[in-house]
Amino acid sequence: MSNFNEKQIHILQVAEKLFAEHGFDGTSIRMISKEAGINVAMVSYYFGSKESLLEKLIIFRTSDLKLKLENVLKTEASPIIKIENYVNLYIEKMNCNKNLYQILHTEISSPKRAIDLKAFSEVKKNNLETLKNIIELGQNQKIFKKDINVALITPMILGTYFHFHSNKPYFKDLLNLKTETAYNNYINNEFTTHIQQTIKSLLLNESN
Amino acid sequence: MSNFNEKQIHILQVAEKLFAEHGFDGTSIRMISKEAGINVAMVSYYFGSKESLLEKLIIFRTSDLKLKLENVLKTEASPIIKIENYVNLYIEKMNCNKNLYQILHTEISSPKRAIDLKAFSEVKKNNLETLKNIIELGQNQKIFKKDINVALITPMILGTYFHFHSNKPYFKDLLNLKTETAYNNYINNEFTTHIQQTIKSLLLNESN
DNA sequence: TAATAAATTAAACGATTGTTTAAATTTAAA
DNA sequence: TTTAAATTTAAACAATCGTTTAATTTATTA
Repeated sequence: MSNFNEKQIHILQVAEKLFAEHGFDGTSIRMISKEAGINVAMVSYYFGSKESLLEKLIIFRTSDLKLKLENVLKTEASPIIKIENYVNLYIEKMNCNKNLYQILHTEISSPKRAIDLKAFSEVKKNNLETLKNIIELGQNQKIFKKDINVALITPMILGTYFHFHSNKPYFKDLLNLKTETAYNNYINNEFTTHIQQTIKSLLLNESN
Repeated sequence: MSNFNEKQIHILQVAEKLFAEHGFDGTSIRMISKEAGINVAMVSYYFGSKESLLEKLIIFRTSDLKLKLENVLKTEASPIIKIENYVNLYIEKMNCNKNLYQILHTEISSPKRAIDLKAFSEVKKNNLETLKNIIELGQNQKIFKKDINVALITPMILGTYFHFHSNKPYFKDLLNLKTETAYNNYINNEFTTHIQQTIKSLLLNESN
């Protein structure tokens, strides 16, 4: 894909951190260049514009994002386990790439931006197909219900995660999560479990 | 609460529309004043600052937002119906106040803003208590399961809705919703049903 | 009607923004 | 080593931002 040299990658990393910290509009090119120890003009020189920098950052980070969800589909586990792994993978991936997803979410939510997010859309459509396959598998085995709105399952995972994470202070207070570790543990355990449980409840036939 | 005169209310309405359309940063005071047919200085004169204008807009719109969720609790309906109504009310309320919720969501998601959203937090905590009461009622009647993470139910509703709405173009494409009416119908029917179904599946004892 | 307060205006302020320029420096190729 | 290209720099650019000022108009009060 796009080949970035070391200096460019460094700029991208600094920009990613600052965007996540202060938002896209809240981060000036001068902030980026100062933090990266380069001249202001270098950003325009390398990336053309600030918007283009963001686009390239998204490409840079999502190029290796071809999720291993398809591997989940290929395993021999039961549909239930597959769903659990699917949810797990999704939440883990988001939680590991918090910075980028924070930016993505902010920019998607922001009505003014006109970034080309086609690449991101494609990734999502691909993942949706994988999920559909898993669920059809379970339906054929009469383990899952028939009338499921599959298209709304992924937005539920993503939306709940983003909303939770966007309101971090509120939920840290509400759930009495005093440290950062406690917060992350909550995500990895109670939160993930709850999403898995919710989706399984939705899918599973009552007879099972 | 705060008493706004006609002119101030007009400014708030114009600002609300523009904020939702172009985001907070994407809307300049000059845009607001032009659209409202007033002088630039009037915004500072009436509201002090742009940030303060946003705060007052939130207060202005959420002051009548004391949701009628508590009324749902008081009805004689079964816990299942109460949950359905609860979900219904929430989604309806968001969908009716799209503009404000769009702003709220964008601003909450944006890491740079430091707005005092205490009033909003209080509303949410209140609503959570109501939901807890409904669920406890169902649990006492052995209709609902016992091990439910109630705190994660509301963020699921809000998060899914916001995510769906933030990615409107993507979902309109994915679900083949060609008109605005089709989109709104989807929200009011399939979407709402799916959320209700999901939460009911999560709550209901398998024996029922 | 005269005096006072409120509302409105045009203009300017200072700060910051993203971007460009043109010169200086470094690197690579011939 | 000479030449050409790539990189880096400081400075300036023009535009926009939120906010303030000081003068003017309108409304209210005495």
